[in-house]
Amino acid sequence: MNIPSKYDANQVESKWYDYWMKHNYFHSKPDNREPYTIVIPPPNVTGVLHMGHMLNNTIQDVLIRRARLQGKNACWVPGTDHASIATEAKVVAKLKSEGIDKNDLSREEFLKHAWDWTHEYGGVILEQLKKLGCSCDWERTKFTMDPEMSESVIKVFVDLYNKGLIYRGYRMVNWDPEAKTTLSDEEVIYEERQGLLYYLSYPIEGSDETVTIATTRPETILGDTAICINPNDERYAHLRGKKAIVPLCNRVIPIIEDEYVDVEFGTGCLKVTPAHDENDKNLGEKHNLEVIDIFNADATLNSYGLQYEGKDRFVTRKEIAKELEEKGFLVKTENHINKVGTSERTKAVIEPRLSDQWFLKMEDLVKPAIKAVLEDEEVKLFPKKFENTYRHWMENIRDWNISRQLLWGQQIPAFYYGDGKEDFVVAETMEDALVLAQEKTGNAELKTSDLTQDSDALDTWFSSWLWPMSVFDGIRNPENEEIKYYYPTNDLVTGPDILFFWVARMIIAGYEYKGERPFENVYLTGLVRDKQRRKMSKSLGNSPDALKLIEEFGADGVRVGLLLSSAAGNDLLFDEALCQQGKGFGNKIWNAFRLIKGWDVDETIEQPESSKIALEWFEAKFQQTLVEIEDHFSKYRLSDALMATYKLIWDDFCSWLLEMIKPAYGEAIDAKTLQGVIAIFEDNLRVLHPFMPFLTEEIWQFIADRTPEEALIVAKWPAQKSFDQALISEFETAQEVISGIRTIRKDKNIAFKDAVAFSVINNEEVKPTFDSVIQKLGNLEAVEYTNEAVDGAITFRVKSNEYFIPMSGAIDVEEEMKKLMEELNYTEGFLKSVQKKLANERFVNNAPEQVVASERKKEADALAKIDTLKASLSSLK
RNA sequence: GGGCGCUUAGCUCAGUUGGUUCAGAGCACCUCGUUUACACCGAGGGGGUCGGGGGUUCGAAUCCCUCAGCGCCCA
Repeated sequence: MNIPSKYDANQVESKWYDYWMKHNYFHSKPDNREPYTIVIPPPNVTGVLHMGHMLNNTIQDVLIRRARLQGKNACWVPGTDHASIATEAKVVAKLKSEGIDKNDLSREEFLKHAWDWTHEYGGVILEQLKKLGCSCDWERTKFTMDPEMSESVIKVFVDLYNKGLIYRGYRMVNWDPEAKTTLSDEEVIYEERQGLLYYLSYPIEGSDETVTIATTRPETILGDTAICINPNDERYAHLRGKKAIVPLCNRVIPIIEDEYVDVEFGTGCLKVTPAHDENDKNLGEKHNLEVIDIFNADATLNSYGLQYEGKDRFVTRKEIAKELEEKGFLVKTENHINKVGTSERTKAVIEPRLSDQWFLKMEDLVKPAIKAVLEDEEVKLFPKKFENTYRHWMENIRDWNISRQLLWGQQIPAFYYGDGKEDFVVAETMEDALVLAQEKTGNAELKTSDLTQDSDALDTWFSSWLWPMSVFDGIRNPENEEIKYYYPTNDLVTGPDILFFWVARMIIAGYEYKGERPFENVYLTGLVRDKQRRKMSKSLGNSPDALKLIEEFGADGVRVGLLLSSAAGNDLLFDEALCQQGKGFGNKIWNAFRLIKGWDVDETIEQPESSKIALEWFEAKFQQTLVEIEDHFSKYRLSDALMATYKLIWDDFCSWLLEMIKPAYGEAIDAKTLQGVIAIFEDNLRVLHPFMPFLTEEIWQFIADRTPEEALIVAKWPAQKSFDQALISEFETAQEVISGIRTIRKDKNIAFKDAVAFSVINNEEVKPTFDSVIQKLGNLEAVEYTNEAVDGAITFRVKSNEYFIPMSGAIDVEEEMKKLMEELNYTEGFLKSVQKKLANERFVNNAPEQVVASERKKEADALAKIDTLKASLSSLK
């Protein structure tokens, strides 16, 4: 078999992905094995793969591949969500570029365009995930607008309505004037903006007096219906019971009193605009004020806007300020920083607006979800610190505005039969609605043509909160085999930015509809940032092209690069150098493989002692590391699990084991050692496979001819066995000895090919287990044991053992003595500190026995070492 | 304004209930090396009074208080 000297990631990766697909390893169906299930956080259909997706999905693939190796029935369900606002915005923009206005289209026509767009671009991101190596069960790919998914959503809406949990309310909502829809509170991002505080004076009716208020939004004076003062504020006591006149529109409004007014802010006197501010609305209701809405849906002014009718709110702000100034109503302006709500999707400044919307009552629904996470730990968050954030949100939850004034999404199944606010029924179909409407009205003559369906669509999250159930058809068919087998799912991997949007709501829905948690563990990844700590985003242009990265470093390299520095829950400062490190690691393994494959076997050679003990040592080391890896995985510390694997392979396997068993140049290896090292290599590949699936499969298949059933992707995770701890610590001593030899060789410029004599005074009574290894790696003539210092030798010490390498030339006695004195000083200082501790009665009496014993051991070791050093010194004199 | 969290080597971070192996890892850095798997390499090395101050304790990176700086969520 010919092994290429260079590893070509791109060619290898597409080859094995095709092979895996061809043999359907990713597909899962219920059987007798233990299920292991992950549902993907569905990316937007509008999305393209970015660094966050790469990190997120790499983690999921690591988990799912590991579960598959562990013999579980691994099922990773992929899919996308319809992202109503984002997609609708894209489609509207595309239509506009083609000269089509959305408003000229019927609902059906628009939806056709949206579906066309989805079919064309919606699958892009899933195809990109394949390049990353994601082993999703593609046969199960779901989309939140698939007919059966939509049906589940509608079914849930009707059910919640019938339970009295969904209601229609006239409320102040977050209005996105660009998308012309409401947003939930979670979709509003508050930003600090530099603005102005305008001081305006309002004439008092029937007098020459004026009253000055401060506002950030002068254009809204046209919607003012009161002035409010604090009843405790003596400055304004004389205004009680009077009326003020709104500038420009000359409306006469009452002056009301309420303690809500902050006497410290502005002038301590507030204008009240109930239609355009949440707090003003509350004041208005309390004081029975008129509500005047001055805006159109796109935030231009309506007929209340006088000559500003049809103009945008921000244009009007400037112009009205000028008019107020000209007419003497503007007293002054001050710079003022205020928090402005903006739309997560369109970035438009949110306009508080009163309108009819659909709400979901959250108060009772959240109770099981709070209990599950914070009391019973049925659902565990990793890292745990997010429980605080979760608690805070859940305990202060507000009703969820689930309606959106959009076409793209599930249309709200409410059917109106009259003009009254309550003249509607809620049903899954028009037919059912008709029956209900006939019952409700008592009018048997009512026809479907008399019914009009609510024009709003549902919030996208109202689809995706059902995701872990609906992908298995668990809403429509709660008793079907798949939902019973796969639900609850095991792990969920997502970003903390959607903890409320999605994770919390899935937990809520899970308990409401299955009476069970939707998943056991939630692993919250960090955000991917650039080196300057900026969040990676399209608008900043600081996000590298994901596919180009894969092309350059290979998917394996990128996966390793992403995981190496992404401690659970910590933000990841992305640097391409990390991918380079990942690629370098792959190269290292590839070359280790080439080395082994390049050896000729000679069946007649006996296995050298050094090789035998080396293999035994590595097996112990492997087992020790396996325990460590398992522990990291159990805590979702994937970067630590990877690092442990990395060091096992690079340091222990490549740097130590291979050097120990490597035959001399041009010589063959014995069969037993080769067989042993290949078995070890295979175990390494098994534990590395979840992280670097392509490279490991490639080497695995090169090692031997494998049937499809024997592919690495479906191999067995190594079993844990007991191991010899003593062997590991004995080798650690051997490593120190070898390191000592290397240092001296380097210091004295002794070429490695020249064998040297070597002897030891074995005060520590170290076992000779690794002598053959020390001899080989140090290129020693032999390891000699002696009781007396060797004359004319360079020395070094490990604990109280003293090692000698005789030098033919002159030894620099002074230099040797200086080195010894330094070691002696250090050791004596150390001894002093230990003895001081042991002389402290309170320490000896209070500290645990174990700790005191260890201090005594340190003392004994130090004393022994000091003896050795002193003996060496006197022998030099 | 309310809540949560962070501050450990040049960088990114580990450090579980205070005490064996507690001051660590990876990268970066410095020195040396064309040893025949790999320079995407090897061998060796330097580097931190654990943000400042105070306290509890025989003992503090770890617990408490306080100050400073930073971040996130919510209003």
